[in-house]
Amino acid sequence: MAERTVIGGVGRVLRPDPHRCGRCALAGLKFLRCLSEGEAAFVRDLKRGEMTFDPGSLILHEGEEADSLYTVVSGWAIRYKTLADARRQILKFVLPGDFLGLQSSIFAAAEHSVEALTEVRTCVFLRKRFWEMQERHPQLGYEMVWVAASDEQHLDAALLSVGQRSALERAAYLLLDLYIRAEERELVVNETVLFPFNQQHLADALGLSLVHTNKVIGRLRTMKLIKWEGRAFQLLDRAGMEAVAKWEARANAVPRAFL
Amino acid sequence: MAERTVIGGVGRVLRPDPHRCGRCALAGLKFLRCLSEGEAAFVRDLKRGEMTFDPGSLILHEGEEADSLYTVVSGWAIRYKTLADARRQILKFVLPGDFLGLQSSIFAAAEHSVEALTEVRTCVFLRKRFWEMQERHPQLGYEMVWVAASDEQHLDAALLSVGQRSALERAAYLLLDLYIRAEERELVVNETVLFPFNQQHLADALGLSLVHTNKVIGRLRTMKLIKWEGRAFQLLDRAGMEAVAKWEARANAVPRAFL
DNA sequence: CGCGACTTTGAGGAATTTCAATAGGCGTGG
DNA sequence: CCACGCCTATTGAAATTCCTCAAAGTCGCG
Repeated sequence: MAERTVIGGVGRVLRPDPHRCGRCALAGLKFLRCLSEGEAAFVRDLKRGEMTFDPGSLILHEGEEADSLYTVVSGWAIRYKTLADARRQILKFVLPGDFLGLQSSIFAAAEHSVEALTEVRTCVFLRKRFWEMQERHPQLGYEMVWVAASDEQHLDAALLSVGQRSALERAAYLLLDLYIRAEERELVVNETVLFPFNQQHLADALGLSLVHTNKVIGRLRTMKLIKWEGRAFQLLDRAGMEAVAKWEARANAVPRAFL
Repeated sequence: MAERTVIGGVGRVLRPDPHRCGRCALAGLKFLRCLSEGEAAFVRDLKRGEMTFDPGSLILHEGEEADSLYTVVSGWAIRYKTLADARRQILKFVLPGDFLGLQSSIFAAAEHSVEALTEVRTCVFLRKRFWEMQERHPQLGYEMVWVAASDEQHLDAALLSVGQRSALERAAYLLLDLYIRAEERELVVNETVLFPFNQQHLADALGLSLVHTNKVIGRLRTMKLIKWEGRAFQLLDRAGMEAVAKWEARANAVPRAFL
């Protein structure tokens, strides 16, 4: 019963045996609401199964048709786009609770790729049957708009960051964002998150070179704002980070149903 | 009957008197499908009215609650976010057929602003009644997911651009994108579009300084890729622009219903 | 004509990239 | 157990891109 979810090879338990919403590891996260009985039944029916991806494997592939949608249950991934000459822009670090493939449910082919950074466990839904949901459970259909709008907000913020913030501000902003999102997902233990990515990933998300990214992180360390050794990341001075990052409070959103 | 829509102060007629889908100036655009009779009736009911914004006025205001949603019928606008110290990132140039306020229909307050560049005519819908649509016309609800996903793709591309492309590539990419979107909306006449924005706007969208933006545009001119005098913009060498911009074909999407 | 808004140009400086080299950690094979 | 190779992090230095400052030029308009 007490289901164990192992993240990134490090044996940490994520919510064994949730109480109300079924056996899902996501149950209980504050920004997710539980499904009603009718919804849950429908979703169970809609659900095609579960799929686990190894680190490094592709969940979605740029330019390829996808007939599936995924809810990430555990693990980290990156969503990115590339240019022909291999420059890569990481659009988002994907965490548990994030939804993948909405775009490809509208456009035949995904325009971006998603790669697992750790082992990633997902729930899989069939794209074809997806719009049926709109009809039978409008509330769930509405949640899809929620997901899309919420993704868009995150992208807006990222674009603001890459377009307007200096390298230092930008790095601080991204690390803070990741920390907070990890916190919401209860991935912070002893004030520490295990980041399953390296500085090259960070560089690709920030639109900076690897070398400069490294130097900027060094500065955040020197400023005693963060600690980051191996994979273990700590936020030493949140207020300081917010100041450097030009952080702005984010709008509180209504919790969304999890699928 | 033959309704005349004036854009940006320049007396150009945009589809007077469309045939099937009512009197809307958007009717007939290739990427929009017409509404069914039932849908149209519902939308007429949902519709609160029309609203025209003067150049420079705000359609949505960052941090403010909005109880309305808008479909842009004619005119240009910019959607942007700002930092406390007034740095501004333009997230998107808004054109006819674009939908505004979806995010604020989910989150109480908009996290971005939208400012009219020209006179902007819109159809206005009440946010509160919006989710009713999900129930009564699931197909239309689905279109909202379409809109959101499509916006997101555009943002993905913009982030890739700002994060990875050089100043020259980035400028070429944005101008090409604007040209193509204008073309889809039948705003290109005699191979010419009237751009209602200045180089500062462009700079704020590219994440570049005004001066550097100017120099980069100068280079595109010297390369005989574009012509841009006053407000009139021409694409002289599309293939050349695509090459410089590292352009990649975009996925064809199913047309969406217009609201 | 003169003002205001926008564009263009030059020059110096700061931020960031590229190149190059070193260092540390970790796993594998000998 | 050690040596080696590979991957990642770190550092220094030169090269380039982009930014800021400053000034001049253009254009429309009252």
